Amino acid sequence: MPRLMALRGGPADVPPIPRRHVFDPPPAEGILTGRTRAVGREYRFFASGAELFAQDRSNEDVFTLVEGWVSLHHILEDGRRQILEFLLPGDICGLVSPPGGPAQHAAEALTDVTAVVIPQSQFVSMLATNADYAASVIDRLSGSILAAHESLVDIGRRNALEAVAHLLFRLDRRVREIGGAVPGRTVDFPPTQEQLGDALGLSAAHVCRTLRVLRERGILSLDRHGLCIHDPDALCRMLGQDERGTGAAHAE
Amino acid sequence: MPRLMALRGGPADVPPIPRRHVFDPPPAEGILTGRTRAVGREYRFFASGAELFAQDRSNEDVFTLVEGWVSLHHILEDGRRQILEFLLPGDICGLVSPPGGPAQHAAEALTDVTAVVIPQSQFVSMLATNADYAASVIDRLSGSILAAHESLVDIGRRNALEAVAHLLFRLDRRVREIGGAVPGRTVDFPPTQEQLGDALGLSAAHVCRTLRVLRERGILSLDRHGLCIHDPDALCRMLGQDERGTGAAHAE
DNA sequence: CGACCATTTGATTGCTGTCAATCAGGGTGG
DNA sequence: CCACCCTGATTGACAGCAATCAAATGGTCG
Repeated sequence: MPRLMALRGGPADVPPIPRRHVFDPPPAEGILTGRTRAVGREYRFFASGAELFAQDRSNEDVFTLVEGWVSLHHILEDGRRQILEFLLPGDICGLVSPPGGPAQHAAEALTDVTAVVIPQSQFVSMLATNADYAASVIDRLSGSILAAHESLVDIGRRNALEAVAHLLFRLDRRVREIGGAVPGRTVDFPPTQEQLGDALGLSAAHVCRTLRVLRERGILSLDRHGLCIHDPDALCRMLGQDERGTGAAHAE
Repeated sequence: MPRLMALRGGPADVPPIPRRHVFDPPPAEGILTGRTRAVGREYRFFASGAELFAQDRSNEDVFTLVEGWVSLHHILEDGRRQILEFLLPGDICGLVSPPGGPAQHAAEALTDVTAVVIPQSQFVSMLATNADYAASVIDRLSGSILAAHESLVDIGRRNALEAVAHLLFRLDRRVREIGGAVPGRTVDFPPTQEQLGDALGLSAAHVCRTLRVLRERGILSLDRHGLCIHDPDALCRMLGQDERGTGAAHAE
């Protein structure tokens, strides 16, 4: 039986092992174009900027990301936006909403996205008949809770410099977990500064100023080519807590 | 089979039906003192201020609250504290942590607390053998995610007045769901202003200033005797989103 | 080339934190 | 019963971080 509550990061001395078999491992790349079907599963394609599902509208599907980045966000009536979570391949969304009721948040593709789509009703049946699925889903939800809690600390009790540093640290770690990239190597990083700000309760202007500081200190570089963390130790030191070991733990 | 993903609040036109049978309904009040055992379950008592489990230390137990308030919080090295969630009877904690690894947050009793305690290992076995438990746990976790997301919006994109109003609104609703209290009636409200501030990323001083505004507007009263929302509509209007119907939906 | 988006930067405003002092209520011990 | 103390609430003065507004830059795409 799968380990319960596996962490996205895991303890410092244990190499993180992402749990991603909610619905089979992602298929080999390149064979998916547009919308296809395989083994009774529907793969759906979303262009960058498209919505997987909308806020305040009913959503009947559960999505498992295969490729690309997605943002979960909530928008207030006056336009203020809060990004609740960045989703990467293996993550699921569409589950935490009242079935039949309006979704509390929207899911938007930040890049071109491929996802496995399953009706919520079918999802529920699978939970009832397959304990392994249930444990896997509980893993995923626990991961979402931990991510949300980290964001709460970032937004509520860290200043802009610490918050941006921590968010980039977390996202870099997750991307490398999934892609198996080498620490210190540049990773693909689609979010704009405005999206980073929306995730941290900051303005895009201040995210820009904050990134400048991080660059000037030689800690990282971030541009359209990607994110590269040059000095993970210095970055961790400004987080106000222990995060060591997760940055360089899984070298080749 | 239980409904999946039942919301704590539920849609506006559906009376909220709290899902609380993760581990049986709470027993009748008054029969629990100190530590007892019943039907193979351990009920444990915590005095106000005691920790159910500590941050950065291993925790092997899952707690289901029977009576009292608990805060989940994360503390940074320099003492800054972020309350991640207020837990009420029926809520579970101790689940979202790496088994064997250090807990990412602490759980502290805000009042005298009674909880059902179950080892994580036993919890996992129950998930594997009982689909109903799994669905119930998924419900609970979904509720925690929604609560965290609401807090993210409060802290990230609302000002102090809106954030305090929304937090009090949510907590009042939850308390009344559990206790079946009448809308407009004063409910017991243990959190201090400092704890409210720690939940919203605000200082206690500013929470105090904010509460004064809410009181001066005749929207609510809050003191050691409890919380009473006099004007739910006015309160909702300052939230920047649709929350109507949940305030007066379940009259006697 | 022109439009557009994202980034960058500066000047100013303002919300909220910090610090400090005071007040109020409850509990304890004499 | 009262003095004392401790916690939490309250209020004011001041400082600071980040928002807002605005303008300029640069890269991409049609």
